[in-house]
Amino acid sequence: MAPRATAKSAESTDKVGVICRALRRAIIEQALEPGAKLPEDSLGERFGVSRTIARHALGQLAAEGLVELRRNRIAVVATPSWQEARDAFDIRIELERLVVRQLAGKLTKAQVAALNAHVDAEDAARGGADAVSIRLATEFHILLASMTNSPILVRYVSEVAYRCCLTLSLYSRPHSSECGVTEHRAIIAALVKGDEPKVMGLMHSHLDSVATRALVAPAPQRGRDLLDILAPYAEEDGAERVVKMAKVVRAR
Amino acid sequence: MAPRATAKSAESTDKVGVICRALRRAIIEQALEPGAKLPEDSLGERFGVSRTIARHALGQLAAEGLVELRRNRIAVVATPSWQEARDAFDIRIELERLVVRQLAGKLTKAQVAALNAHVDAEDAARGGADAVSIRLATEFHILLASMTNSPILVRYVSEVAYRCCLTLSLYSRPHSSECGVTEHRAIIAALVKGDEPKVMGLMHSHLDSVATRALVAPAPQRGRDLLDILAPYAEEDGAERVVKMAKVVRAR
DNA sequence: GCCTGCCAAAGTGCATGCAATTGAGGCGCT
DNA sequence: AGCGCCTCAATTGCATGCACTTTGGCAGGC
Repeated sequence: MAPRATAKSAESTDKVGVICRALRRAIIEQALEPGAKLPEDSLGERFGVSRTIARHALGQLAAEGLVELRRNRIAVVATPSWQEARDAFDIRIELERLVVRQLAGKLTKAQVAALNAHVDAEDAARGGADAVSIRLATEFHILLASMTNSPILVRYVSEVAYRCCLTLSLYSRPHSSECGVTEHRAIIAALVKGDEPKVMGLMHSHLDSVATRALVAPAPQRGRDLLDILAPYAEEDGAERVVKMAKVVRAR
Repeated sequence: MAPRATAKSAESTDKVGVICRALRRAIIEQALEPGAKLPEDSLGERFGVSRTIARHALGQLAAEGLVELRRNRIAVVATPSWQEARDAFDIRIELERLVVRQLAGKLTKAQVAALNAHVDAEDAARGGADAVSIRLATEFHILLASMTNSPILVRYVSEVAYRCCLTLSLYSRPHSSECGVTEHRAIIAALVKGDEPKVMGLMHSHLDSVATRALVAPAPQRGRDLLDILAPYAEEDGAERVVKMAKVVRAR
């Protein structure tokens, strides 16, 4: 089912897609912090491809706003300003309200099950690594968006969610990002009940609280070596897509 | 003066950016219809660059949803399904409501002047080529978005506006796309007055009417030779860019 | 006459090579 | 010691080359 016939724009080119996904995950899990350098050769070497491909991947990620490309300079993970972060959250709120509006009362049993399974995974991950919690929380929203069957909406929600996630690295204090498993469950419940205004309100306040909890203070961190960081992301592991990830918790 | 401070993500790489802009314009003016083939060599030859660059540009445009990239196949201008078109308009409505909400009552005199000037241009173009009218109408919305000074919002509105423009080629009949100069003027007026609810309503109904006027019937057209079509777009011509227009502005 | 299978031409996927630019460290001058 | 210049390694920008895939046309068989 749901054969995502929609060829994921450029991404299907495989090698490029692999690198994009890996980097996205590394960024979302805050293994790559904002400002981290991404030299083309290192990337190529790490993923076993030529600079051409690494370069292309960086181009894609730059188009998504996850990395910054300055001419003749090494690419770096994007460092959104505080204002940009705020803007991103504003846009995200509108988009996700659109998502739940389209979804309210229209979820199939299978979809509800998938959502619950995902939240269960989030719950299970609470003891484990912070990075995993954050990733799962973000992926919950993407999973939700993917249920609208609107590729464009999925793309935009994903992008903006990643960007928001990126800002968490910058402006949020370590453990303040408990993206409320409870709130996710409440949203699912309201969606099932089909109470459109309520679910829109819930989503709004959920994201708003995440935003305000997150956007408090700068928390500078420097670090480490790119190659080491990327090691665990180098091979395209089993966790195919968001939907599947729900079941693999992979705490560490 | 050259250094366009806004490092437009990947686009600033010049050569790639030139091709992207040219193709976007060709698409928006319906010189390149949905489904038109875009072979890397022809593109490279036409713009005087190697396939590598043309390829990279196609990647960027694919990320924006303007072209479709199938593995080992010639890239083509995207052909959104009717449903995708509808989705795009829905998203666009939400985003542009956000724009005017942020802008209501906050426009500077210079900004208002710029908007009026643009609408005047739209008016003047009504006698001329259809393509120009369509482009100007779209650029009005982008100009508006650029006044929010939120790069992310600008990017998304631009993208989705281009996509909507693309669907007009497919599903709209020849002259049904008079994007209402009158409506644009009304929006400006309401923005100046600062009547937030009203301007949001205006924008909503404006876009909604464009959408319903547009999404009626398929209008197949086939066509011509790529190289001929692209000829007038090959050189980065005088008609500056939307982004430049925004420069007059500055709020927040 | 129409369908089928094969082959050349066209086009993409990717790596490599070379020129140009950057930035960092060393050296001399004050 | 501090400051500026200069040189060189690191890195990007881009083109070209080769292998592989698709395409479309042609020939031969049904």
